[in-house]
Amino acid sequence: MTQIKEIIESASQKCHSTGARLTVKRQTVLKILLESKASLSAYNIAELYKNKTKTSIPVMSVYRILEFMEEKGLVHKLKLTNKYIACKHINCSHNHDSQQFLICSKCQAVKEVAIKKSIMNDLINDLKGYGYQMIGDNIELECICNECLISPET
Amino acid sequence: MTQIKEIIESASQKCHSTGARLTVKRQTVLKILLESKASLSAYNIAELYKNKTKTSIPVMSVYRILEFMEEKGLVHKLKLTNKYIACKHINCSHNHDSQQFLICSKCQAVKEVAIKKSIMNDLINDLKGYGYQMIGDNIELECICNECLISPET
DNA sequence: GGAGATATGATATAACGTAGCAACATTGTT
DNA sequence: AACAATGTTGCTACGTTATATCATATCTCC
Repeated sequence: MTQIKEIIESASQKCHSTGARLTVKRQTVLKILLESKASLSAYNIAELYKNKTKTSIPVMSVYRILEFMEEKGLVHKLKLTNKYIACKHINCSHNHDSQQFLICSKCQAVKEVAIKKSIMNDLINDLKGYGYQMIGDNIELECICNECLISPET
Repeated sequence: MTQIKEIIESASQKCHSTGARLTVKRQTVLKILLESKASLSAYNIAELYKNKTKTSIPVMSVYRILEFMEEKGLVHKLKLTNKYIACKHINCSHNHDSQQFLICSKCQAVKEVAIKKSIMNDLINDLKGYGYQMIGDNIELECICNECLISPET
């Protein structure tokens, strides 16, 4: 998949358009996230970075890079697991405000989806009765993916 | 509200019925959670415990006590915020498997609710198309409560 | 090539959480 | 009352996740 290159390029342009830079280190971190099936912690990323580039990166730098990329909409932080994923829509042009995340508790794979608008509306309406309003439409759901459901591996 | 006493009594009985004990320390931790409007971290609890009893408790003991009480269905752990709340149904007799949690991002207050069965079913069905299945019916939602919505305080 | 802004490194520290073993308390039995 | 068995708590060490701050390096633009 040379598709990753295209995504990086797209991400780079997105940054430039707001006066920011997608430096080599940032690109490398993004690449690591794009290549990973599972969501990764900052510490995971620092280790993979070392394996990949044979140079080490302080975890603090990884945090800063992740923070930067989250601001630019390139990555998502999953609060349920304290892990990060690359946004699946970096090279799409349309808006993706309303995203939900299906997180496999077993393999940490994450599916970024858009739950049916009608269901979301029903949900939001239901919550109104309780005196609470959702912030954004972002929901993280603890799931198991079909692969893990089938395979008996550890 | 002497209602807390009744809840503690109810919790104590629940433990006894399974051969476990709700010791004084466990009762104190439960009481702290019952008296708090906001959800609390284990470290929060350890500090409140010290204030309340003038004796300190190791955080590790708090973790163990919370783990014990979670097993007994007396408290819930919120994965979104790494905080704990007392279950709102300790002195109810009926089953409360399907609970959702509305968490105020500002004041950490938590509302434990049961989202309409029909909405949950719609949601579960929608997810099937993505190759992911929800684990349990427990959802944690990032919200803002009406109080915080109105008040301009920090 | 130098000023100013941006990015990264280094260090310290805090918050969150688990594991393992030792010490103490409670219960039930004799 | 003594004892063993079990359950509970304390203590120590360690690992993970995360933030803050100050110093250094790099880039951009004039």
